[in-house]
Amino acid sequence: MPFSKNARPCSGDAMKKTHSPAPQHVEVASVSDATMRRFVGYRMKRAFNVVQEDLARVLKPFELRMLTYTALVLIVDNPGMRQSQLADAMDIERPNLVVLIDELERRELIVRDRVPTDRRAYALKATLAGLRLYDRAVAAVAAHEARLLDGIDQDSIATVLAALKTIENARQGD
Amino acid sequence: MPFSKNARPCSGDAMKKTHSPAPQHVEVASVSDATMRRFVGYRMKRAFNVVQEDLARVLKPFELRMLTYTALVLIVDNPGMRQSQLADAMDIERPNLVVLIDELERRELIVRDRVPTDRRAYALKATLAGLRLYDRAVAAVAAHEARLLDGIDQDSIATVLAALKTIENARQGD
DNA sequence: GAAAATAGATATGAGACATAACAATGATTG
DNA sequence: CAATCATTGTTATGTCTCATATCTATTTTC
Repeated sequence: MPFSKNARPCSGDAMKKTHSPAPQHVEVASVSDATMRRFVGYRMKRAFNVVQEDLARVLKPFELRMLTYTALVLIVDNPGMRQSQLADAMDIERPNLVVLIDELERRELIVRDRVPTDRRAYALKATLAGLRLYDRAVAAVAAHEARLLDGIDQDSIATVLAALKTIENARQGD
Repeated sequence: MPFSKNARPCSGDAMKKTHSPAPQHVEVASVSDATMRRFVGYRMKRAFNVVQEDLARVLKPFELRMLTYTALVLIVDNPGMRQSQLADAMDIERPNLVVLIDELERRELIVRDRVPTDRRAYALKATLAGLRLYDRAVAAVAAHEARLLDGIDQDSIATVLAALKTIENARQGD
């Protein structure tokens, strides 16, 4: 799993790096990502890739991907929700949600009930099978998370969460 | 920009949540992502989406994407590097790197020099234009990072970096 | 020197996104 | 009430990031 997928930035300050006069023919022994490493975003990307990778592995036995997992959780937690609400919550476009819902419905994990007061909309609800899968998947994901965070004390986690929230709220012009 | 793209997991512990007996026809007023919110990975995803979004915006004026930016930085920092080394460093497959390098070469930001000792390989080097773009882009990204992290004290950042490193190293069976 | 490994490239496909356009329905408003 | 406008879900389509399989040229190894 790539880490530069979205990867991240580099170093300090345009860095007065004296681009050393290339000495003819240099064989690069080990690649330096020192410039990139200086950026928090780059570290975030690398760490997040590990999380993603591990999560995908954890969800695989349930035949869930991150998107279908997220959709299932949100539907279980918000029974009766409409597709457009779910798309909003997941921050994806409605067209893309349709195929996710199709998949969950085909597997009979959720149903599309008609909303009586609005015949355009569907009320999404989990089936019993959906609830059962939810329970198992959420437990597995909790274990995955505990495993990844093992070795990080609770204070640090609190600090990380606060920092993440600050970053999330730093979103501008959105 | 979606956050559930890779999104993330939920709550506590399979949660003894008494799936409340669906009261006929509930209109979901506001969507709860409480279960998801309990997971650090989910928060990471949301925060990282903001970073990605902002970074993409910052790189746009330079006509760089995250991948081309990362490649350029690594080539500038590691002159003479081979494509396979770069692919390794970026954690992407060689075929995918080819098109990135093609793009940077077409824009005359880098060159593919032949390695005299191995006629299969290319030694990647930045051109003067590449170096100049590197300087400007790195400066812009540094500013973007400072903006996003504004309000987070240095101690917290250190804690976050340590935590991210722990997570990155938690990668198993890899 | 023949077989195996490696560097780069090509072709192709999957997954996660976005946009445009449409039908059905609902809401507004003249 | 009728005409317009907005919304819900959908289809079609395209982009970007990733992966795999396969190919050619070249080492490297035996």
